[in-house]
Amino acid sequence: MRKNQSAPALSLAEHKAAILRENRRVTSYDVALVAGVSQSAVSRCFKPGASVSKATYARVMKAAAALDYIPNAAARSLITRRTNMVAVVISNTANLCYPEALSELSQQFGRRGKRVLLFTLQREGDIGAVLNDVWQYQVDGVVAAAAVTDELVAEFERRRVPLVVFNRCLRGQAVNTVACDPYEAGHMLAGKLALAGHRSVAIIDGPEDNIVSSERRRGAADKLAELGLSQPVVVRGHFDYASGARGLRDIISRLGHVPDAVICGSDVMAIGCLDYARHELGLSVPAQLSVAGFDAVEPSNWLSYNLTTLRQPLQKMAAAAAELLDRLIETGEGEVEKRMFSSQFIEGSTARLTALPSVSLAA
Amino acid sequence: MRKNQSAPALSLAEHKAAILRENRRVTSYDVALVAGVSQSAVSRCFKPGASVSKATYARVMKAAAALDYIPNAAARSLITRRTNMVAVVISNTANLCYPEALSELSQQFGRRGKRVLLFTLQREGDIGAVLNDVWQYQVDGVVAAAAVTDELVAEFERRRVPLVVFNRCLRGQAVNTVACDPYEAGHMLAGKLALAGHRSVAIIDGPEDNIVSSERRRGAADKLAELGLSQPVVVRGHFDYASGARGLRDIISRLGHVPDAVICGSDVMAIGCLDYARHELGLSVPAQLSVAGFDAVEPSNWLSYNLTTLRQPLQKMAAAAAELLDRLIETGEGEVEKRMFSSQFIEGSTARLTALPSVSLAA
DNA sequence: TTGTATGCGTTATCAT
DNA sequence: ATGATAACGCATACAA
Repeated sequence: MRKNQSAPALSLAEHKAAILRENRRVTSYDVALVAGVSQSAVSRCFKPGASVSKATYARVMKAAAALDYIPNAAARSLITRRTNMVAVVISNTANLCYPEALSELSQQFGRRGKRVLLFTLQREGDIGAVLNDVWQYQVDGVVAAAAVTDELVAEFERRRVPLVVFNRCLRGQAVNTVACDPYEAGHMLAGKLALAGHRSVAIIDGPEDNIVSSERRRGAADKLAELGLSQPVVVRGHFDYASGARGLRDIISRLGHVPDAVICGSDVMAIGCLDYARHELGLSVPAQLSVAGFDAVEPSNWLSYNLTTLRQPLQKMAAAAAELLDRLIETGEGEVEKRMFSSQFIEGSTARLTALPSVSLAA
Repeated sequence: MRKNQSAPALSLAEHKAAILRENRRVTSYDVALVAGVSQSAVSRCFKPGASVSKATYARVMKAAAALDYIPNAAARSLITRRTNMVAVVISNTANLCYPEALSELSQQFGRRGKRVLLFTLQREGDIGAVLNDVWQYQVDGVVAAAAVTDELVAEFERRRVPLVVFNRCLRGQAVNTVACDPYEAGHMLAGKLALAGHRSVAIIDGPEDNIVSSERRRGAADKLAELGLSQPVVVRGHFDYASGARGLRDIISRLGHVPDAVICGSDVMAIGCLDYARHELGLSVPAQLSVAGFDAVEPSNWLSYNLTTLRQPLQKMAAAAAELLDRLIETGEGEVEKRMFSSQFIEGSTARLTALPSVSLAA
């Protein structure tokens, strides 16, 4: 099988020279030759918990070190059917939480001996296209921080690739999920604002294809409806700072006046809205206008903002996603599991949360 | 070689059932069997620019689609010696630029048919440890956004793995580099501040092991020395918001008074410093204190800050890094190349940049 | 415990 | 243009 087995008693130096000359990689055969054992013995030495004698182990390791041998994960995966790679599919416009989530996922998987293969999306709708790449790489599992259609879920099942959908809860969809309920968050926030007497509430929504922001909007709108209040004006944003300013401008032009409160689909938009209100319109926040966001990204608690917002327990969520996917991979999955987290309300100081004396709470 | 070649005339449905039953993956052999061609023909159909007749191509593709066949990248890489994966090693504390750079790198490599395998570091010093993992995965190349010692550079050469060091320029080190000169940036910033008459200048440095911030500090300190000004007070920070506030506090306690200007090793620290000065100390910026940072991260140009800072052309840098690494991979490297970018000064409004009438410029 | 032999799924070489 | 066959580097069943 191997031509250079014709030289079984090569010295270490000769051997290294030969490898270099033939421009080969260092393989377990090379190590075996130098150590004077069989290739399978070498293989066993690199498999934790295999049965090898102390003596051979030592000789193999010495030879391996001398040759700079490292097992080839590609070859290994061919036979073990494990690549120890996990795909993370994420849209970079998602918003500021994206880096934090990604970093945490990377850490968590690292602890479990798996590495993250990154697939970034320009728009969430592109997910179908990148999945064709995902299959090729034979990843052990996928964390998708993007909306996954039912057809795509079916494809994951056909291919037997474990999937965890991150923070993109499609109600009623039978797929493993880790998420922070956006509907509930919107509902809660609208409730707090309504309770404080805000009547003219407007919403800056996120991108069209983003289910997180649209669920937040739905939750807020539903809560207002439940309370018998009028439906909010909704304008579209794109999760960025500029969208916050433009959103507020659009709202005012639609209403003809400044609203009581603006609910923004993300903190960055809330900050944009806030800055525009304060610095461009000269409004006093929260006296003349309440502004609130979602996510509790880092800048939201900077002294200049101290934003009223809802914190997603991103670290816990990432840990849960990693743990869940890891289990699916190791045990060959079982029931569909959904781990829902709740947002934590951060009071901040950009929204008035108590009723004004002069305002009657009865709608 | 294959047992189930004993049934050469299987129908499609039978075939799919057999694969499922035997719990095998769909391979090019399966497609060949269904399409009625040889396995090599199938392989060629998936290699762009191979010589296949229209007719066989069509039959193969039809069979492949029917079987949900996707080539196995691990098996392919075994023989082509290409994984089409690139490792990106990055420390997550690096600062806010990290997500932007990572996202851009991912996009750039994606366009070149390569995917990013992510290796995150807790501290930059951990790079040696993760590299042992990197070798296993047989990545085609590495982008390291961390300081790489000479020994590690040597190991890259021994293993013939192309390396591009990103934004971590070790002077005189013979390694491919894409970076924005931090020394020059510090030098420039200190010059501008000195020109405006700032005399008591302090610096909030970055983490101990971060060469970017220390070079910025060196550049600034050297410039002050060149101008015959007294050396700056230097305190340590960790690139985070809290470090900015703590840094300013430390500076004031060391000096016994508020300095004329604070140069912060990163924008986030500058923002922390700024907020602390304005909101906690009640200082007027830039009238009583000038604050400047580096990087021009997104929040730096928010209306509440409008920070005086230096922009790194991160997108161009990421594009350059991807292009350089790609070339090293494709052509089997050549000369060591260093692509240095310059920072662009962003005037902002947090530093006074013109001399006060009452201050003499002669030191 | 150790070695032999085989297969993982592909690409590449060489005839035809 | 197509098909047979030999690698690629490793893990594993089995025999010893």
